[in-house]
Amino acid sequence: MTQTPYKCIVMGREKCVEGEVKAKSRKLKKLDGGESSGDFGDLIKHSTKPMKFTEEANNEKSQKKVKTPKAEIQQVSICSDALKEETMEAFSTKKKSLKRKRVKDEPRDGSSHSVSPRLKRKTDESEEETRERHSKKRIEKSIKKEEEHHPLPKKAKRTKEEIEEAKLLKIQKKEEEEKSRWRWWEEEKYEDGVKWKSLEHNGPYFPPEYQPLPDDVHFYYDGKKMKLSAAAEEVALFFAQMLDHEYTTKKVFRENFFKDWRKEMSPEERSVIQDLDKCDFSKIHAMHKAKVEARKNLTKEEKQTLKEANQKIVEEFGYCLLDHHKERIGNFKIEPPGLFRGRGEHPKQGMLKKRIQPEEVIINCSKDARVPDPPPGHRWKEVRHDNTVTWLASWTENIQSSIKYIMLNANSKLKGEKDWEKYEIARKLKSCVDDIRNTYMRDLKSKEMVTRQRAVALYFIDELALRAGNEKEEGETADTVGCCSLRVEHITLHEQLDGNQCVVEFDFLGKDSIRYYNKVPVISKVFKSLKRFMDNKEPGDELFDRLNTSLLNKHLSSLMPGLTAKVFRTYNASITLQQQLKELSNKSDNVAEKLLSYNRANRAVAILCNHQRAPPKTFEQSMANLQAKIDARKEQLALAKSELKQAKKEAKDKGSSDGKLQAVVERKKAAVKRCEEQLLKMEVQATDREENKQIALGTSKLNYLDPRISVAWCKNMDVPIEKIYNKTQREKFAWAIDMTEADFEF
DNA sequence: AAATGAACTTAGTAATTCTCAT
DNA sequence: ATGAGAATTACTAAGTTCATTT
Repeated sequence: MTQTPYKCIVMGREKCVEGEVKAKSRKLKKLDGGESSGDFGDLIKHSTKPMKFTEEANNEKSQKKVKTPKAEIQQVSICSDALKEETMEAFSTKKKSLKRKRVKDEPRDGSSHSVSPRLKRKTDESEEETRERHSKKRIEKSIKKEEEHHPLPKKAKRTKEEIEEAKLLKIQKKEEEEKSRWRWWEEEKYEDGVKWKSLEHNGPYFPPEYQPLPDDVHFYYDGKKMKLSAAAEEVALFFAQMLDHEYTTKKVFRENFFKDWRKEMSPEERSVIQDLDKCDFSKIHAMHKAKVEARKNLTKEEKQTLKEANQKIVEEFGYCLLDHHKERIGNFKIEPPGLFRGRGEHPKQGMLKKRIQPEEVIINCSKDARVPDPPPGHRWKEVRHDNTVTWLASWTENIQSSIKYIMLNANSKLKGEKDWEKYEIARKLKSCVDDIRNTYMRDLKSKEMVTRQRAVALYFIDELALRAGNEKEEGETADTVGCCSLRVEHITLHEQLDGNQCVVEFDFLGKDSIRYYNKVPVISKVFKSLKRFMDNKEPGDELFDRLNTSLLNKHLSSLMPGLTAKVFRTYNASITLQQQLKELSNKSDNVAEKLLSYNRANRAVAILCNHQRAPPKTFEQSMANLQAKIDARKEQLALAKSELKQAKKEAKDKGSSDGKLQAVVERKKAAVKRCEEQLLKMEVQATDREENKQIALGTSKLNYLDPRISVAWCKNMDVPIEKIYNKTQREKFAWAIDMTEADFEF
């Protein structure tokens, strides 16, 4: 079955308007439930984990590299030439000499507890050395090349030296980073379930204590000034700060807030404050706004000071040592208290999210590591040493009583390896997707209702990239659905629509209450089945009443180890990108056009996955601005053209041998060409932006597209990787950038 | 076999920082 | 130098999945 997965998703799609799709009589109870518990659990475990990247007959180069014994790699010292090349033409198509270059930065050195309490940057010692080692000459050369890449239209306000110096520093830093990067993808994997052997960190960072309001700022109740207790005042401030936000106008939000606020009040306050409408937060609100404004108007120096203070916190709490490598922590701050901001029609919006105390926090680190100090006067809830999980600290949040975790940054080994594994599973699906499609096509005809429902659900998941759709507890969260939890009210069947047969119209709120609206022609088998499923059901009844995600996933994992519903999203996203890139991009295009093609391919995926965004507030304006610039450039072009014509004419009249006039012609020609190029670039940009109005590319780029596809494309197309991935993204995908050759195929 | 718990990925928005034209 | 607008980063909510408990 050939598939262009994004094909059907072309019709109207809009950001959901609040309350647009309303739940009616929801009946979460199954009519019947037959979940057979085939025991695939073990099977999966064994077949996916240990062999995951090596078992395949697949002989990607990238995979071979995984097996490279690390000892070999680590011994070789830095060759500064190789290093230079790396910095300069990071992503030329030629082979990298890089592999050897690995710096064995920090031997698991015997001084086993060199793991310093403050997690001192382990490369500190070598920094000096490095700086010296890299001769000045070499660096200057680098700069020159750098500039060729990004020609600076510098109107040297500062002295040349200063600029040079800044550049120099930047380059040094870059090299430093490159050098200290942990090339974990070249190492052996750990055995099943083990996530690390050693883990040390300084614990989470706690938000500052509440600072009571200044004496001249007051809260008023029923027109009367009222001094609140600290606890009540803090919560009042949360609300006051949000007064400009739509949230504070919503009934549910206000009610939840008021209820929780009253819990924080003293008995006296509670007896007085009975009605939120009589509360006047305007002075507190004004103070807050003034504060924000004041912060904006700080002098450069003051801002710098703040920044440095912040930096210090990051230094202390933002990193950990994982297997003796310094890794960045993704979210090292305990979430501060505030009012819960659920998305969509969340029944708990406005509730008070409480301040977390150290006594509620569990610390996870290795046995031999220094246990982080709790804030003075406090103790941890628990310290455990569980190396089968990746989190450093956790606590239970009071709104949904779910657990929150402190985990590593996306550029860490732990996250990167998992990401890589995810794409490997998706590629495995590629090799058996035809069989699986045949299977569910066959299952559509099954006698068993469960099987047919499963087949239709799978058809949707595969064709439309719907999410699995777990059941949710009613009243606990916003009413959103995915595939398995679709209700009758979410689809409309059309025998005939816009010249198509058998069209299914979807209209529901998905994750984050983003509306999914789509009209899809389906095969008649699916159409007929859907009709059957809807027989005798109320709009609020479940469409797939015999099915749930666990049943579906159990089935999937029997078809292929490691296969779950979400793998289809990853697979279809990545394969679409690859196809679209092949289709849309031309080697002969210039870089701007190539990038447009890339973005279009990316966009096809974002549309497939329904990744939307609110159109930027300034969208219309900025579009108009760009158009104005284009018009201006057009005029300039016309002028340049006529000048060229004029010059040509003169040259002809005076005899073409006149060297001077000939030179003028050449100059004008060049001007016209330059103008045309700039115009084209802007027009391309305008197209790109317009097409992107309500579509968010970031999510798919970060979570669904195998980075190796993009890296290979860049190499094939001679596009520098920096055009596709920014710094953070390059760090996240370092493994892919490093290991991927031009011939990679997903 | 259903509910609950735990761990981890995916998601959009808000805040902050950067960049470029003026 | 400045300020608008773009780009990036921070934040944390909302999913999926698998394991455990009831």
